[in-house]
Amino acid sequence: MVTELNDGTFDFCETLTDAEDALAREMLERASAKWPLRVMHILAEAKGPLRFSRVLERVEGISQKVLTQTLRTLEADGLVTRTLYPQVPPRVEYELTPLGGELLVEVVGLWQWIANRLPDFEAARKPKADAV
Amino acid sequence: MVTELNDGTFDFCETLTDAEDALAREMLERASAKWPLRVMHILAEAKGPLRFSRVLERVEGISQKVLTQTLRTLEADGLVTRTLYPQVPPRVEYELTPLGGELLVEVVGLWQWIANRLPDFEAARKPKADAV
DNA sequence: ATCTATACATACCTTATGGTAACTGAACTA
DNA sequence: TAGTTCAGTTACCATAAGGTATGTATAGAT
Repeated sequence: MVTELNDGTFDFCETLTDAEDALAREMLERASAKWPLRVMHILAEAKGPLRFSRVLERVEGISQKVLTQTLRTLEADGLVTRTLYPQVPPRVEYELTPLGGELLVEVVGLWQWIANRLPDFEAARKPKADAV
Repeated sequence: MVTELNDGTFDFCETLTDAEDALAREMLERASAKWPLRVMHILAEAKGPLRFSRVLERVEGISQKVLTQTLRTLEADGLVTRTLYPQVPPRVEYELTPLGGELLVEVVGLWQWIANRLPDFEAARKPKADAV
């Protein structure tokens, strides 16, 4: 995979196989999707383990079914740990892994970059009346 | 919006309104989704305008319907330009805008970061047999 | 008169995603 | 005995996303 911009300053990532390329794209897609990003964000803010119910409360608008799915996927990707304390009623705690934390930093960086250029995006949407 | 990691080194982006925050997240989601990312990538590689059919050929697996939708969305977001040459048969050319190019650089940077850590992600998925 | 090329639009269908609501299990409580 | 808690699971339904196939407009070529 080669990427070059118009000014020719861009060219890397040639050592990846197609499979690796696809996997990286998939992770990017997953990590920047709506629910996973918000869940990881909440877990990062907590600075420690959170019970299922606490996450459910703090991720506004998510249903418990989708939260379960999301957390399981994050766990499978090594971004979150799940710890079951065999009590009654059960206690399950979720926590961001170091890998998850690092990934979140990167994604939030991109999100930040976009936020800084929001005026540009908004400007790009406007020009209806004043065509050149 | 505040984001802090476990080591407390992370805290910014507090000046955004909720609306701006949501918009930035939305752009992030859109930009890192499957088709938009691949289309932008093709357009970046082309280093210039591409006709609709050329894009369709190069974005493997996309249907013409979805490509049309994707390009229109990218255009509405100010990431690509659409130029219609009123010939018969029609000629339409698409090109990355500077804003689109910049965004792609950022997203590809994240994608690169992920690619560099693929071993970590793969390792995170493995540990089934050797639990601690 | 028919065919071709281009960039779509449209109708129709399948799949995926996500939401709601009800159910579970087991111990503790009233 | 019935109710509560927690972390789900399950069944069911609505919406969205995406695929396939076909239609359209127009001018030039055959």
